[in-house]
Amino acid sequence: MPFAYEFPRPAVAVDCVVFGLDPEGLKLLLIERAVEPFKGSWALPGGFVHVDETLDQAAERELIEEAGVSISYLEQLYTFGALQRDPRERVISVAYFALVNPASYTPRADTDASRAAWFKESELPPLAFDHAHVVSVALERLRTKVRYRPIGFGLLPDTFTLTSLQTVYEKILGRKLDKRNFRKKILSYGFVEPTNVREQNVAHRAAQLFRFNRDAYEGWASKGFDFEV
Amino acid sequence: MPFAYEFPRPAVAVDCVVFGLDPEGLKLLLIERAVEPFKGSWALPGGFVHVDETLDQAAERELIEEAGVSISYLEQLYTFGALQRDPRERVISVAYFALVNPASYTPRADTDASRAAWFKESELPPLAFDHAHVVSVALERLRTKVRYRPIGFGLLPDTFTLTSLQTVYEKILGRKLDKRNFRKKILSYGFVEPTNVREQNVAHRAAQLFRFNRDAYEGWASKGFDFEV
DNA sequence: CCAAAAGTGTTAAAACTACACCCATGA
DNA sequence: TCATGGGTGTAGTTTTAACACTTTTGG
Repeated sequence: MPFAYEFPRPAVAVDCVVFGLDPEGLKLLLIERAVEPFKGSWALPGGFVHVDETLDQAAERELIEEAGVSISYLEQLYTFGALQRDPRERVISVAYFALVNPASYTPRADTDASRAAWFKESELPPLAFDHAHVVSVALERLRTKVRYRPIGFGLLPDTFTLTSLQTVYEKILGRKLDKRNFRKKILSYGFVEPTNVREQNVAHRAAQLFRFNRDAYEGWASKGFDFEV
Repeated sequence: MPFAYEFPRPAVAVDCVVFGLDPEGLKLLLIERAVEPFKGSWALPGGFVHVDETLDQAAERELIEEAGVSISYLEQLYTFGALQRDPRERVISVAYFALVNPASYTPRADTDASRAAWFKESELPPLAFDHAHVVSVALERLRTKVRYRPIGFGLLPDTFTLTSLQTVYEKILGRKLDKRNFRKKILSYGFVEPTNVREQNVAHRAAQLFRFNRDAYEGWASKGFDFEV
């Protein structure tokens, strides 16, 4: 035990709530724990923060190591500090909120260390630690934030149809939106731009593909305009 | 050094950004540091988290110990984890965001340990550590959140006039609001209720005093309505 | 009676909501 | 030629924004 301090210290971990979207709906990425405590339970990907890495770096590292997914959006969610949230000892967990797009959707194949899988948001298994609580905070953040920040694009490929964008919002918000009103509003902002490419190989009229222009959004938002779905 | 661990651990601190309002405008509560590092500099009230207290408890304890103020609103802000934010060693800081109302405005008199004082938000002295950055995150949160959550009341006494409430919003948002529109909107929500008491000893027509009914707000908000100034 | 802030309605513009049909494509 | 989703406009309603005068009170 070579690392000694004058006062006892909590351990610091990061845990990541990773959202993805597939034809079935909104999904969460979970890891099956290979070690105690909660061995065999499903849990959020995460682990202890190294003393020489930032919190963001720790979150990214754990996502790569444990889940093998790459992330299109990452933000800090909340820091959970209840005394008994880990049965071993005091662990403070900085939770992150992440979105992956379909191209990065496939988690790394099972390894000795961990098994990763996607679960429907409405059909989660029992979770280790206080992770069910962390997930509920993340879902609330997703549903709140998606309405006034353009993060929905993080769940889509680089180019997408307006209908697929609308579906993102419908799955997250849990209600139907009006197609004409949705398109009018999104296009009125000016940062969702048509490419001149259309869908391929669809059994119906091929839709225009669009792209989210982040620079255009930043400029527009910095003038004090508000995005709202 | 009796507390030893297998791997090195960061220290964990809390720091509190405390907002108050007086006739001069929006103020922040700062502490003059009595010890190194940054001895003599102004800093946010805060300190290390004890291993047997939650993060919220640590924030409240530090506010009482260091500043002697009592708080009307407290929420976690963000966790700062840059590697060099403390020159001594790796310290992760969980920042809190707090509001005090005028009755709790007077910080404890100077002590050997610390000196507390209010500073205008626009005229802050140089701050220790990364506290200037923490303050800027807190100000952004205040300005964003005040528009869609009824936290402005945390800066007022239990009963207040509508004009003083409007002033809260004007000071925070930095722009004038229309008196008639403001009053119509606030009263339409139904959770800002008239008391049957009026101001006393004012050199003009005495205004009706109102009260924020938290239960009424909760019920209303749980039906999916949105507060917005 | 003066100064100072309280209190109160209307109108025009903008934003939002609801709603239905024709079009292009591949099977 | 059929099934499937793509794409488009308008009208009624609601919400917001702009705006000025009378009232009450204490000094």
